[in-house]
Amino acid sequence: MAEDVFKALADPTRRRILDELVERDGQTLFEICGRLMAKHGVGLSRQAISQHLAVLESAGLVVSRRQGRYKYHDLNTEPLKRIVTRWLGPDASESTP
Amino acid sequence: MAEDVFKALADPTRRRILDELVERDGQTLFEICGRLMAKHGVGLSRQAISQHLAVLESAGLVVSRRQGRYKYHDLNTEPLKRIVTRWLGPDASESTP
DNA sequence: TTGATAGGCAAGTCATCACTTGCCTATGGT
DNA sequence: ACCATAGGCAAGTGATGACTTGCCTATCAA
Repeated sequence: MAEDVFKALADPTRRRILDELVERDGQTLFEICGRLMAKHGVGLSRQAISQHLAVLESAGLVVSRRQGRYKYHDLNTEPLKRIVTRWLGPDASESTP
Repeated sequence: MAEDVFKALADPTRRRILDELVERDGQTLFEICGRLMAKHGVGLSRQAISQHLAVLESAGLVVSRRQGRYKYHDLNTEPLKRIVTRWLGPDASESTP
């Protein structure tokens, strides 16, 4: 849903998480926590970040793959491309290959 | 602020208002109320819409010009273009003239 | 000048959301 | 088998946000 995408993007911490994943894909929850704390001064609990990741995932902005006891998180920009065309027109989401 | 833009876009009614303005620029508050009601079945009070317009305006997504007792609202897509480049890259907001 | 139209201000309600705390499960190393 | 690591579940709290109601101001037409 586009609804979920907009709600997911409404929170600053979630946008920070997307920033983190754009810079380095496939991070675990603990890695994301560490980097948010170190680079952005975000002092939230592990659960807070976990819940944010859940919101991002159910919006389709993040895809996760489980491997052993680790869960890796990857960014998915497809939903982003779709929502912008709503007011900017179809040219607004093309990426030059 | 990008912060305000994302928060402004988080509400479904506000997105509907943008839809309305993209279709017909320069509407008054009462016009917007009427069209939201007629076309989208939005049954909100005048104040509710007025407050939404205030949010959109302080996010820079809507610009208003007063003329006599009327206040006309125009869409401004510039803030939209800026926020998308954050995760999609600079090509994502170009419009073909 | 009176009345109708277009809009604004302010307080109050109710729901949603972000975040925490405490406990539980599962995988891997030694 | 044990313990540390990686993550999940659920209830509770506090704050933010959407919406309403009531009243007030300003512009225009008769």
